[in-house]
Amino acid sequence: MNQPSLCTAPLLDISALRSSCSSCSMHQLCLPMGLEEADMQRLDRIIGRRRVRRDDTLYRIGDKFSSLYAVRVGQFKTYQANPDGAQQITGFQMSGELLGMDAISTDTHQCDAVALEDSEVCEIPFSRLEELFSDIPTLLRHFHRIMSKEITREQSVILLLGNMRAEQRFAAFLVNLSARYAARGYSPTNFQLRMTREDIGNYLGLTIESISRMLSKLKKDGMLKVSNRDIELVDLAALKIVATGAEVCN
Amino acid sequence: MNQPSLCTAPLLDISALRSSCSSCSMHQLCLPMGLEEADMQRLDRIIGRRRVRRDDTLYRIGDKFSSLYAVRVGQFKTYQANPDGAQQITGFQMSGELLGMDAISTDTHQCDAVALEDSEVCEIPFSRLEELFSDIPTLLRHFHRIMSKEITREQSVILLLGNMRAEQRFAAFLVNLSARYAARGYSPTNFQLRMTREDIGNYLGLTIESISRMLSKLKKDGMLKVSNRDIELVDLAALKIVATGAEVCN
DNA sequence: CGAATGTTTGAAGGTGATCAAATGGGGTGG
DNA sequence: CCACCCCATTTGATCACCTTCAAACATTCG
Repeated sequence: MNQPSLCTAPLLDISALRSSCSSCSMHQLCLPMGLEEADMQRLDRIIGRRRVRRDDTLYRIGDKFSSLYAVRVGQFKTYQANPDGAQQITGFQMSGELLGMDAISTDTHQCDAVALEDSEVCEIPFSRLEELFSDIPTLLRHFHRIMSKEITREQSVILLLGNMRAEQRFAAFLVNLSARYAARGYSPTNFQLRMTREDIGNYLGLTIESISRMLSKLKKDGMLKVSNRDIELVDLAALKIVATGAEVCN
Repeated sequence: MNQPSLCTAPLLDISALRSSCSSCSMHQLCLPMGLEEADMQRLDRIIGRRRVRRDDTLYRIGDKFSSLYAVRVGQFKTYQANPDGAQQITGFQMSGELLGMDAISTDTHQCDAVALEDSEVCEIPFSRLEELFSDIPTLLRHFHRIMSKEITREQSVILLLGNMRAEQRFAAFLVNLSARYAARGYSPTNFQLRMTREDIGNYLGLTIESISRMLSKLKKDGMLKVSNRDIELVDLAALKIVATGAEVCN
């Protein structure tokens, strides 16, 4: 599946699978950020593209690590399972974001990655990426930035889970999504949730019922409109205030 | 302070500050892991040693990033502060563990690092470390493992905060400490907590009162003995079961 | 149309937080 | 060495937030 086949694909555009880093709209956010054209092409040559259908697994806990993945189109969730079977979503990944960095230390994937919708990823064989590092210092430096950013991101999740109340967690979640959509050129106020309420609840350390109640409350307070998975953040500024933990007198 | 001065130090052994990676008992756990003697000496040459007194700050949020730090002696805590002032401890670092990796992405420290006791760190100027990467592939590979491990560690904190009950969180915390002391050649069952109950509570997303109650409960259940900060894990196996979330009928 | 899945809403209950007070240790100065 | 104070910790009582349980409702898909 790494090489695009010649037969027509029913749902996805074949030309997208052929396209390179240079032509990818995400290259400013993604691994090739800041590379010169020639270096970008070298990187391009080691990368394979791959489709992942909704609900399909990109990799599982325990799988041998061989590649990192960059989301090209679509969204993913990654989750850990603890010994007693309960699972915890540790992140939602959007286009331009890298998956699999937690596998480097043990050579084994430490979480499951599942597509939230029909998606495409760029598969980056890690050993070949390592070969490039010695030749392209910019690439190495940016790779370190990306891993560091992942550490920072997880720290904010820890902050969220460790000392925010339910409403604050949910507002922070929405504000975060908003910013990430905006960074990709989409509306910061109108978007679709790609994950179920259950996924959101799991991620935020809350139950599905609590998520539903938070949605209803924020709707009642006039901060957002919601219809199924379509969200409109009517008052993003107010949401940001809630997300910072300001007390509201009701 | 990077160079040991010639005057006698009142509390700490000067010879310790002179010592190199090769003579450091932590070099199997730390950055130089797996390096040949010659490479270890090259790494050694860029590293400065530094003392940090209890409650002193190694770096603060917003500080310009220039060095990573390896804990040589002692322990640290790192915490984030959210906009409204509440803080959240994201980790406790022991000897051989690396601090500051979250600063690489923005060139600015993203958390505060404070010594829990009189400590020593190895200061590793990052730009000079980067120069070594191109010459010592083993070093680069190990650095990636360390960053990846930090990502994995934070994921388990997310799991802990996201779906464990108070008792389970606290048991998991003790079991984790136990394993890390054991890895350093100390007793896995008898050790001293270097942090306050308040720090533990903050880290685990619980109040100080809850931590105190958990201690009392586990003591009553015969799993541990506690006297101030001295802990004896009387029944480590049972603690591990609690940490995995098994339901106990009381 | 019916079944399955996902979502909303309500009522009751539990876990851990909050508030309050007592206890204990460690450090300082006499 | 002791008295004192300060701070950390423990313990108890009450409360609030969120969970759990339950049922109705909506949506999707065969």
